[in-house]
Amino acid sequence: MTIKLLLVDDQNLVKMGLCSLLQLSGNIDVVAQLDDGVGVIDAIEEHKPDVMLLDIRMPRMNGIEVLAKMKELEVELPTIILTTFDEHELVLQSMKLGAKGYLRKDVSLESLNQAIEAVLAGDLWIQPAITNHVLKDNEFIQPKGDELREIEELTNTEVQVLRLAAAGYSNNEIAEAIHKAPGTVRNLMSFILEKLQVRDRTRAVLKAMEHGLI
Amino acid sequence: MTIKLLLVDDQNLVKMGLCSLLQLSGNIDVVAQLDDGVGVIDAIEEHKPDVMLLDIRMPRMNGIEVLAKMKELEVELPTIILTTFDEHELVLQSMKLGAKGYLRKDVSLESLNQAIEAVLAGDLWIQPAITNHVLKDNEFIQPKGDELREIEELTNTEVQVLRLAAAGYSNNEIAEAIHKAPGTVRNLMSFILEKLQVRDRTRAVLKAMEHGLI
DNA sequence: TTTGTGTCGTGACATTTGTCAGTGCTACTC
DNA sequence: GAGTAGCACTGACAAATGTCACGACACAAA
Repeated sequence: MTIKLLLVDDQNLVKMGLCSLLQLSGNIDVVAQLDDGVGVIDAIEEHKPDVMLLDIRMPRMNGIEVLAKMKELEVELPTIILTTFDEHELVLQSMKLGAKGYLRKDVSLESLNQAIEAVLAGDLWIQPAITNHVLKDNEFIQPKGDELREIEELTNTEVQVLRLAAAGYSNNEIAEAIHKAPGTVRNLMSFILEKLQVRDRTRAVLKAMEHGLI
Repeated sequence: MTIKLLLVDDQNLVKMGLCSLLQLSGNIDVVAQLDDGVGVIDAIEEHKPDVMLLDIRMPRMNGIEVLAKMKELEVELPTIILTTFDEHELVLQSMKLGAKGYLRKDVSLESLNQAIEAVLAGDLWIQPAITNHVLKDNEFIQPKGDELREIEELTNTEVQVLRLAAAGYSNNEIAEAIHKAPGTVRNLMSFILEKLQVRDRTRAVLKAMEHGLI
């Protein structure tokens, strides 16, 4: 009755550390480790893990995108989100996309084990420090309201613009890079700010980083 | 002949992971673990470690500040910098402040062991991927020129402004927050951009994050 | 066909941001 | 005292940014 676990994180130290820590638990077998989200679906098919630890911020394909794709393909797997930040909206969003647990990387080994046990039992598990905040807007427990706070309805173009902005590009440079008119880019940026509920590009970039979009 | 190692990182997973990995090496004893830079000097006095692994980005007191304080107090200890980013200027700066090694957190266990051995032998050790870039400006090998690229000569006020900017404050809000005239804040921001060699606040914030200032 | 819906584009506009030259103040040194 | 350096401030200016109303076009559904 060993637990088969899939580990997805781009930081080798975190991955290897987690790996040997989990093996200390005795009944956990890390069946596969990935550096980004690209191969996750395949890995699930191949190894049939019982649970997944998933980093949000990764190159190429990030955690949010993985969750979205899993939902789209109706791939079911208890998933615990790992991240550096504690972002309440991220919690809501992850939950909506089907994640069952949420941990910051400064978590203790005990919490980690508890979280794994909980999600395997079908429960939700959120780091206590975060729960307090989230419980106030306990909508996320029953995400019925078809739209509570959709953060990530960004278009492909908008994501592209946001990424370039995060790389330090000005609007004009972005326009040149993606072959659009400068005014269009300004409009796109305007939509991005609205959707992200921030008021300037600096905050937008910070938010995007926290959400693993970059 | 065990190696006494001091470990400083705010991410528990990284810390615990590193810890058990290092113990697998057999001859390494992690004598103390810290969550931020505040107690480092004391811990060095108390435990007399042979080497330190130091995270750059930490709350309260970050890695750069630790290195600066060590230099100020003439506390000598072979130190390997751990960070998420690969920032060439950070390498230069760390070296100037006395760090002997530089690793990204996606490093392999082998590299980690190599790095520890190297710095204990008195050598510099920089992750190969980074070395290529840095070797071109090999000034850092002999940091004689009293000023090559001082990144961090920021005033206290300037750091304060930068942090507020990174929190998403506008210039006017910053001015209100630190009881200065709006024009002054604009000037301060202008100096910050010049010193950081970037051209707008968005890049400045990103750079500050990479450098652990935030 | 008509009606949306989404994407791209323009021009006008207000605001914010960053630059620059110059002033006053304090503290420190020669 | 004269000179120098650092910091705070101002006003003027140019550039970048963000908002808004509106038009053109493609594509799909009614």
